[in-house]
Amino acid sequence: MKTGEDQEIQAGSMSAYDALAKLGVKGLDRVVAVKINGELADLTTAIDSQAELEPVYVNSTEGLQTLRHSTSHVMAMAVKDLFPGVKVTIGPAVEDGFYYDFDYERPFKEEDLPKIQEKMVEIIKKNIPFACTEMTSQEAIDFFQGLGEEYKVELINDLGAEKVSMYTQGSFTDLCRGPHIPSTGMIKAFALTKVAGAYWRGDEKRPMLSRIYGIAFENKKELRQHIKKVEEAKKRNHAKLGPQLGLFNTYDEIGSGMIVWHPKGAMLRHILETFEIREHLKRGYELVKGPSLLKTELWNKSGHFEHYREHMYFTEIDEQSYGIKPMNCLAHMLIYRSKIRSYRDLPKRYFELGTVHRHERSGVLHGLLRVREFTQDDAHIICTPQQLNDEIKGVLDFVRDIMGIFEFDYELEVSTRPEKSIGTDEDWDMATNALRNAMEDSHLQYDINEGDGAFYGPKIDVKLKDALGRRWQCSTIQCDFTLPERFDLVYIDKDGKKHRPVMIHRVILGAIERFVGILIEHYAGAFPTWLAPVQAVILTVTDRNIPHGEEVLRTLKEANIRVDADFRNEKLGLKVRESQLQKIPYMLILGDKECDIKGVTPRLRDGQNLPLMNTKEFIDLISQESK
RNA sequence: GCCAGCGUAGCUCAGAUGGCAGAGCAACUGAUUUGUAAUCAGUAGGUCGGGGGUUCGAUUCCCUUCGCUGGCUCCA
Repeated sequence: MKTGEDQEIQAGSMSAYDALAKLGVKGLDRVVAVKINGELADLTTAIDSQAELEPVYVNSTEGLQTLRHSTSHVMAMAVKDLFPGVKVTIGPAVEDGFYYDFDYERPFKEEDLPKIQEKMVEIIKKNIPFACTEMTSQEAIDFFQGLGEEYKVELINDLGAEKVSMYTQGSFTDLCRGPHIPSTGMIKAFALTKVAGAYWRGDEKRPMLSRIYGIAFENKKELRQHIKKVEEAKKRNHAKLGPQLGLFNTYDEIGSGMIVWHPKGAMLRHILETFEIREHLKRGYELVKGPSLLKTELWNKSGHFEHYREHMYFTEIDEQSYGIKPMNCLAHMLIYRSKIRSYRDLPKRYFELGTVHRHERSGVLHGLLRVREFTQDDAHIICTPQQLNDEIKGVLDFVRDIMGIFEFDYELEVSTRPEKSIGTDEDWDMATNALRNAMEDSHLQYDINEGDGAFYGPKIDVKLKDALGRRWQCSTIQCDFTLPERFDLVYIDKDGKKHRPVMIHRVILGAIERFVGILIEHYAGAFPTWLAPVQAVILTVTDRNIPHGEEVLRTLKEANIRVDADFRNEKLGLKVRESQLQKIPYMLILGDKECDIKGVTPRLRDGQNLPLMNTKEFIDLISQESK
């Protein structure tokens, strides 16, 4: 909708809000901002010429961002009021809410939150307007210096702009790009959720600030729904479900970041691993296996000792220093180098389910998703530069196929050269372009993650979400021009001369541990039949049915079905309940009726009963489903 | 590693100003022979995460250490 079609608007300057009102926009009380010629702006912005106006409603993505951002300003105001001497830094909107980082004489505690929240409610009730003013950077610096707000001064200096915008609500003025809601009264539903430490500007060498997180929604109902959603998601938490389902456990006395796989979990891994081996063999990979301990000298040659030492464990054998492998590439390269290779032999694709150890800092460990010992479905593809593009595309297809089987949505990122890295600029450019080209050729959407590559090359990362929406890197495809150089890998080309091959490091699931963690949350523990460690359980009704039960058990085992039996002298209701809690796909009810025809009555996890059938029919049914 | 929170029976959780540690479920034993999400009764189960200190006395207060959770940083 346009202003200026209306004479009155064109004639004199008026606020965007008044203009929208004049234009007859409905639901103005739910409009938090405006887009002027596509640019997000405050409702108080003056309109004095013809412009394209679009109302931004509170329930839109941008509307919620604005609301959340303004809520963070209200929080900063409350905190400044309650804790004299506190210094403010930044306070953006994030997914579902906002945070603000403060520097105070002591970190904030959870018990501080109710007080702050109360103060915020007070501010909201007063319905204080947000006012935007512009000033020169020097004026702003003088202003903040007068208040002792050194962080703001640093921000303005780094902005290096001539002018900056400032937002004031009541007694609180903050450097801010905006826009903001018209006044604090528009905040209808928020809650402060947690406190956390955060380094100033994300740099661990700079001061640790105290961050307060909050959530904000359009109304109380949405807020309640969100809280409920988070509670539901917590029930899917793999760290809780895993031990309950008998998959794995951790033990204080073993140490952190180390997983102990119980029978069902070890079975689940076995299923995943055999599936993976099959899929790799299908695609022209060869199985290999390297040792866990390799001489430190070799890690030195590869550059790991220089660039990755702090993540590695070392030991000594016969006065010789060894490093425990944090990656599987070295042995694969030695396998390649063990023979003279012709261009006709390439690409070589070496696959290993390689168990690696990495020293992760204690604070980052997280259930199965971040551990110190894990197994990668790792492969190294050694190919000619001409083959690089096709090989990367091949891996991207592989990723798409596998993620499709598990019904995962994923996000792609290309990570570029980090500060700590080896290799020439030309090599990095070539490798980075190869990755981007393969993505473009496959018509894939991706983000760029500057400076986040491995030390030896750029990479494509595939991120999956856990139950709480946190993103975890699983697949990764890394391009490497450097290690082939260091290890002098060569192939003989058509011209009879030695040439340098390229190496791709890649994983599909990533780490089996992490992937299982995500899988548990993805399926809420109710794995599809082909993955379920226990596919069926035989539930007898009375002791009379045990002989037939044993026969069915034997028959199903012979048919390679992963079957358990519950022959206890307990009521059927109890057995059904317990199997249900274990999320076993099929419960085979076995009473007198079933004994008569030598069959079973399958009951599904969703409570549905299949008709009485003989054992052979059930085997056909479940075999079909298990692929 | 840093900031905050947490650690009581296998699990979920009570508990007290510092004075013999409590429930439900699970486990075990017995009875029951049962038809689609919990049969009844009884028994047993704890260095209150570990170590040190203060105290007549510590699960409780203090220090330290291990582990977990949510963030930061880092990463599969």
